[in-house]
Amino acid sequence: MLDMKLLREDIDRVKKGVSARGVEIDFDNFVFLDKKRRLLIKEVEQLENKRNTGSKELGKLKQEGKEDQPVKIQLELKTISEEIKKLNENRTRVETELRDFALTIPNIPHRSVPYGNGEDNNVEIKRSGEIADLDFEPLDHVELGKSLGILDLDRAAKITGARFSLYTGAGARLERSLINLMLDLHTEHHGYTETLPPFMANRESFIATGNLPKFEDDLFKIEGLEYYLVPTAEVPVTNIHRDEILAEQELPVKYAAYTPCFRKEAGSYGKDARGIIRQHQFNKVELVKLSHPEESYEELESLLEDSASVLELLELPYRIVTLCTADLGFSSAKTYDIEVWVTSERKYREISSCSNYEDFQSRRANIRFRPKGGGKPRFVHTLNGSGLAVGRTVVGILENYQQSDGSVIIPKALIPYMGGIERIEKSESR
RNA sequence: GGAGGGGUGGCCGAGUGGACGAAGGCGCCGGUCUCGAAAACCGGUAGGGCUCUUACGGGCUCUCGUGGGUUCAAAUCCCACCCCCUCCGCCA
Repeated sequence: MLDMKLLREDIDRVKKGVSARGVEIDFDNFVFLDKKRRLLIKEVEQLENKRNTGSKELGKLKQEGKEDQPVKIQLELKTISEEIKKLNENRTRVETELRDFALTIPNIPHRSVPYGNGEDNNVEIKRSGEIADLDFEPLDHVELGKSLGILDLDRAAKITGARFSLYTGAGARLERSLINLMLDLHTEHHGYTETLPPFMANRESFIATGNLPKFEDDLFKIEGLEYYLVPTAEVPVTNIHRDEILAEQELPVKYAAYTPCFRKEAGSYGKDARGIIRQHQFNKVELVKLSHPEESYEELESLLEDSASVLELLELPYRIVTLCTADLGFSSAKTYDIEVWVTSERKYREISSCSNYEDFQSRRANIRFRPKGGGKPRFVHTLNGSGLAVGRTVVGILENYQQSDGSVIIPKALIPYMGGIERIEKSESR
């Protein structure tokens, strides 16, 4: 959520930021309601003041035992109280409406974000790793997974449905090894605290991160409860410190968390229908930071490095792009995507998204810190990035490390996690 | 699922109708003392909203889990909901 003060005092900046995203929002009603709100507050508080002082005097009179005057005053005060109640109902209505509106306004892009009206305007800032020069026709991860007997999408569809996956044998081991490697890397070398949060979260938590109220259609909701399956660990982990005031010395707070992620992928029918690129359930290791506002953009750069280091370690070719204004997520002020090379498609595909939300989420979540010398609490900046999406990492490994005989070599760094397995070879399919 | 207890400031904890935004302690900040620090002592220290002010800061108002109700007046009484704890039952 944006700062109400900003909306009031510099609405042009908000309008500019929103339109850079290619979003149309009508602010006229907001301006009107905001004025109305302040008028109502003034009115209510004047009456409250009258009631409070009167009430105090009345209390004194009663204690002094003067019973005759009080009755009249009492009646007067009662009338005031009733009026206050009526006005307050109005005020609540207006304030709710204002908040509901404010919750649907996206974040303002950071000034360093390139302007653009679509994916094509994203700016590549780095390319890394060697793309293998194959002297054979590469298979895609589905064919590889099937022939190696490690990925069974047909049976997953039987068990649950489309867009679910079933790993077996070395495939399941691969997925688990990657999770372990990522968590170890980030906790032991990058200073993140490992967390294992709930895989469902309540409505408030989702509002705090900006997933609700706007994106309900993307979430799996638990029937009969106001709980939703998490679409990313960002939701539960960012909410760890909701409604808390941290000490400045604690910043930055850094968490790494593994969770499965559940997404309806509404509106993406037919998109990436093949393979495990786009699933209703996938595993992800997520990095979350709560940062000092003045340091959040440095923190974003180091987050990006932490994230990319997984691909470095696995020796997978990747590139980094800065998302343009139109491609930015709702809550984000700036986002870098890391994309891994997918051999069969001959293109890079998103495997991590690293964002600075500034105080957009922390204002919703009410996460603050107290400045060192004392003084008013300030909102932290929140950041997060995948470190990495595990299923897509498997795609990257299978496709980039495939050999002409159909086997797949395991990246060196991963071998210890694979119990010494150096290569996945064809086996009898069941 | 059954029975009981409880949710108060950054934290712990007292407070059963008016002078309570709230004792006391811890923590934090400032000061005295010290070469310096610790200890001791003295003082300060909740958050939100509206508003005034160039600023320093001030005024009003709301907030004691959340939402309603009673009352001139609610942390305190009543109702509903949420959450936590203890015991019993069931269970990975």
